[in-house]
Amino acid sequence: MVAVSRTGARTSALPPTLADVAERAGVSRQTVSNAVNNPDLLRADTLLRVQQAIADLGYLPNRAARNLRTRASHLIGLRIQAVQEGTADATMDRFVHSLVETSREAGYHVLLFTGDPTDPLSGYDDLLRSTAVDAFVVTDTYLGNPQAEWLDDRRAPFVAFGRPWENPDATHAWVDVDGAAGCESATRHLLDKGHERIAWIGWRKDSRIGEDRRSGWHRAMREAGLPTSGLASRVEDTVASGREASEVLLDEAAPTAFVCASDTLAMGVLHTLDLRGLRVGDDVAVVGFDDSQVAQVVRPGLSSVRQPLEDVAVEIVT
Amino acid sequence: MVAVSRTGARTSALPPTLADVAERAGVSRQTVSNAVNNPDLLRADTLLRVQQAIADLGYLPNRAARNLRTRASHLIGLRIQAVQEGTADATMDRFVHSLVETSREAGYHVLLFTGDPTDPLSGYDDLLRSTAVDAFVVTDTYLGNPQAEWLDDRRAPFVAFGRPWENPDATHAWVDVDGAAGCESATRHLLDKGHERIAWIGWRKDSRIGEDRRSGWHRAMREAGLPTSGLASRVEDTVASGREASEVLLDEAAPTAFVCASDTLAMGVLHTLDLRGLRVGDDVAVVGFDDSQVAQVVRPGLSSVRQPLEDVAVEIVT
DNA sequence: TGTCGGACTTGGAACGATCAAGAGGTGGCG
DNA sequence: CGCCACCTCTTGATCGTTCCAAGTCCGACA
Repeated sequence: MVAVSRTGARTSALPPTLADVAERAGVSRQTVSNAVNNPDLLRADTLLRVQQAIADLGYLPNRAARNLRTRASHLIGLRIQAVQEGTADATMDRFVHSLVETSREAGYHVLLFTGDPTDPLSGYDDLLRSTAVDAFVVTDTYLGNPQAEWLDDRRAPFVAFGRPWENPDATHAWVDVDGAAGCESATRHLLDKGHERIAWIGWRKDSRIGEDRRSGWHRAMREAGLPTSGLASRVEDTVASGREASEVLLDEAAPTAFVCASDTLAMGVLHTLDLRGLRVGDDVAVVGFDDSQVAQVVRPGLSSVRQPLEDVAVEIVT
Repeated sequence: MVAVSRTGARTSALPPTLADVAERAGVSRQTVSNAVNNPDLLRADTLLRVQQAIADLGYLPNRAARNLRTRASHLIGLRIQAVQEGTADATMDRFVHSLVETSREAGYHVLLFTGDPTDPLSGYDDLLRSTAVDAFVVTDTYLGNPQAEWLDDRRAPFVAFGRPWENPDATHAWVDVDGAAGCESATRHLLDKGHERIAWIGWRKDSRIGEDRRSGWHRAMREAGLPTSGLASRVEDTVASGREASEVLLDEAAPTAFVCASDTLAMGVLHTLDLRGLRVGDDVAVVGFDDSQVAQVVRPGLSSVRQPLEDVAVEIVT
């Protein structure tokens, strides 16, 4: 099932160093270094001459040397999970991408690593002790977040993606999508469009995140003076659950719109509507959560803004 | 839509160095270095003493210093794409994960970077010149692969994930999933189970990959002495296309099984079967490609073995 | 007893960058 | 004219590791 073609390795010429540039420009090493890091310190004509030499030689500072001296790797560690069955996590995908993008703009790169799935701490230690990364972005916080305390103890800078629900006293930096605000704004949007019977399909009550998102829907409805009883359903996060829940809700409460705690559930709703010959958006509006496929097809969608996370990551490191 | 909590940075104690270990063990720096890299050179008792000191202090070699000296970063660069609309690429997800995993076992880490989507070369250059990575894994070869030639010119080690269809003379190392063999084996599997009218839903004729996969189905059918005319359909890679194609095929050729060039198409087939009240697997078998959701639900699925890619990546670097 | 070889250890010099402090020139001001 | 401040640039040291060549120790052998 796999096709392969191999070739031998080849040697390459050494890249130019600071000293090479210095010689070509007729200045000292330090001057070149300043030209790169503190251009203000140089006289205009000298700066120009050095920059020309840099361009001529195609010089770029050697990462390892700079890291050694400055004690900073300009790398951000990100531990990724074992891929779960069939769960192509679009949210994580997008998050990783925008993290990489923003990090790059701030002069950082993202280093991936894995660890024993049963040990939420494994992997972090080695990278930290070998000063391979400057900071971490912790995303695997689905079950508590022992990493936070552990990293805090070691004075390792990090940002968590995900609120410390189980420990409100946590002092570490974190960023999270404000589910309540998101669902509230989505519900408002539907209200503005004239919908009055807006149903909620969310996760079971023991899900903090689910209840948080639900509260947004609930608040918007209450503030609009609309009833919510009979319009909410709490189920497992599967497409089938979403389909079943929406069938029941349609039969018993006849809503004209659905707000769902996830795109998975929304997918189930779409399925139901499809089976009943109802047109999505026209007959019944559907809103998912996470801005993946569904949310993009069906307006209004929720945008899970995550940009700030990277900004914070950068700030922390600074 | 975003909740944030920030904290200030804190200073941390410096990690132990080689010299610290040497002092504690009562030996010189070089001896410690040997204990780590060439244990054979040391007398047994000395080695033990050094190892004890290493353990006591929790010493781990400083990455930057080692990189500087050995001219190797032990990092593998991987350029990731802008996330396409709603396309949670499960294949890429899994690939990245197993790449990270295997790299780790070989003492490497994966560095993510992005680049201008319109310029397939951007991003590579900087990392190369700053000696930030030892090698690349090139995956964005959907439209030709100018990276290969470019990297070759610069003597940069790399492995491509994806065959050089457009340039059979390419000499670089590459790995690819053998689509023909995969589809052939899947088709055989269905034949063994008694199916005789096995349909093909694939991509349009100008897709080299699509035609490659199709040839596998075709070969298996021909070798089984079964007809293929009227059983093949070539469409766009969308769920809707898969649904429509399967409807037409069911009406006109009444197949008992489908082999699809992608899971997206297979998804469409499932949709059709669902609408017609046919049970997947029992009434009609469906096989997707890429081992994502569908393939896992519906047996037999295709497993896209990609393990070898990482092995090759490691070999190249060595 | 002297010396030779092998096993093991040692100090010094890289790697390529930045930091700290000093040197040379220019100008202002008393 | 002399002093000092200022701007600009250079020199030497340093980050933590590995490479290199030389050093020490010990028993063996003549």
